Amino acid sequence: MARLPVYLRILSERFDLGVTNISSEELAEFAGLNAAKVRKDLSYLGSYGTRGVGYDVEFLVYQIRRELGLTHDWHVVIVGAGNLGQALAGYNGFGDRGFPVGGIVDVDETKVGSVVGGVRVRHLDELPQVVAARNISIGVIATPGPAAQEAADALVAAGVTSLLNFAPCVIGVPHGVSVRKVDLAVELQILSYHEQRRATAAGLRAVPGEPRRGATA
Amino acid sequence: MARLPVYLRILSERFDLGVTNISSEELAEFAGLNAAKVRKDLSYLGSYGTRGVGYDVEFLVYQIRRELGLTHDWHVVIVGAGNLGQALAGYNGFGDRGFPVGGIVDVDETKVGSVVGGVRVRHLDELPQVVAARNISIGVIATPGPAAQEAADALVAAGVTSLLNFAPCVIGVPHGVSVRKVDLAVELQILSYHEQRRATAAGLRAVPGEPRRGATA
DNA sequence: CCAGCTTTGTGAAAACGTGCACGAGCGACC
DNA sequence: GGTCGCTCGTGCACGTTTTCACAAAGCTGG
Repeated sequence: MARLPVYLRILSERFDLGVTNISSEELAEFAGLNAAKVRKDLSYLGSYGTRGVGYDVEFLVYQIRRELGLTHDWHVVIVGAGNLGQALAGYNGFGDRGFPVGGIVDVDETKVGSVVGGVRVRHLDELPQVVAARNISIGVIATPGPAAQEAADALVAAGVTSLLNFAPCVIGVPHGVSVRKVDLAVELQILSYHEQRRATAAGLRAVPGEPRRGATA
Repeated sequence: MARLPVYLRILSERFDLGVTNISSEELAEFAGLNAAKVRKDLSYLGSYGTRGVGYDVEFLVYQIRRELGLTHDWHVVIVGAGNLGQALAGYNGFGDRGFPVGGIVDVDETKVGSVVGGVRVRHLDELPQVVAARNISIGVIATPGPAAQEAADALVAAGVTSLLNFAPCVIGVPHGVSVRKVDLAVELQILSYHEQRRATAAGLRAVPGEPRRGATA
């Protein structure tokens, strides 16, 4: 379930605050969900709650981490040392949550050799060595759209089996490789849609922004 | 529908390549979806296809842009000029797709005044002026988790009605305000889950990475 | 003008996710 | 030891989304 990471974050937070026990209702409150849904999700892990009491926070954290495969760190490799790649490499949120950057590669010779986020940029051709060195199985694609498929192919060829794709395009991968896609422009466009609906529903009350045309997409 | 932006990107790409007509099957192929789903989504906009032929790419682009409210640019304001905020401000992908950065604010006095991505960082207290200056209705939260709720409150108070939240926590907003959440760590944890399943399914073939514990979450 | 091929648009069915409601089990208190 | 109150686990029903299947409609070529 895609909600387990959310529970994990909340539970870890509670644990650090000294909370030892939590009810499904409380957890639902923090996660912004329905209590029944929380219980159903957690029952998937097994029956680890105590009726009349709730769930033991520490034990639940352990179980979720186990289910998610977070009992050890997963090094990741970033392909693309542009604006986004550099930001991701410098973003401590990754390493702090168990996903240290194990390498970053680019095809641009002017970027190769520079150091971002404490990691030296290496050439895409060295990807197999980078991946092998730390037994990396998760790759992050932070290239421009047109280069994304090439990056994916290189990652798969190097043995990476999970991809996080920030490029604004769909990439094809062999069966058995997992891909998740994060497209920031799509998120903004969905918000724009809501704004649009609000504006028309309210009957054209204001003209937001300048009415000039955007770029191609 | 949340898939319209995806169609829009594909169609724009095709249009730039000189393609004037596209079938639902072709579009489904590019989007990685079912052809019937594509047709149903598009029929929601109205009956703009031609039976036996397909859809006119240019007209469809126009209709989707209209539906999504992308007939003009939407300026966005970024709250938080840390690693992520700076990266987003410098990321051209926003402006190119119709969402130029209209302002960036932070509470850190040492950051106020600096220029990132061509925009000067201003203090959070000036948010109402920043928002009013460009009629901004979309805000991006790029703060650490604990500051996210405060950032959201400030944005809502300033009149922003759509939020894109990168902080790893759930934020509460008044009714009528849209929120979308992007949590990079969650995405990685879901990939980790798939890796975990792969590893156990294959019967413990290898021990990836070092078995040391990660941080709190 | 007609026959045949292609592709849309859409009803109907299946699959999925969500929420309610209630029995089952556990702790607390007397 | 018994009763009471609380909370989990889960069967069932509901609404939504996805998929299938097919009739309607348009282009093409003769």
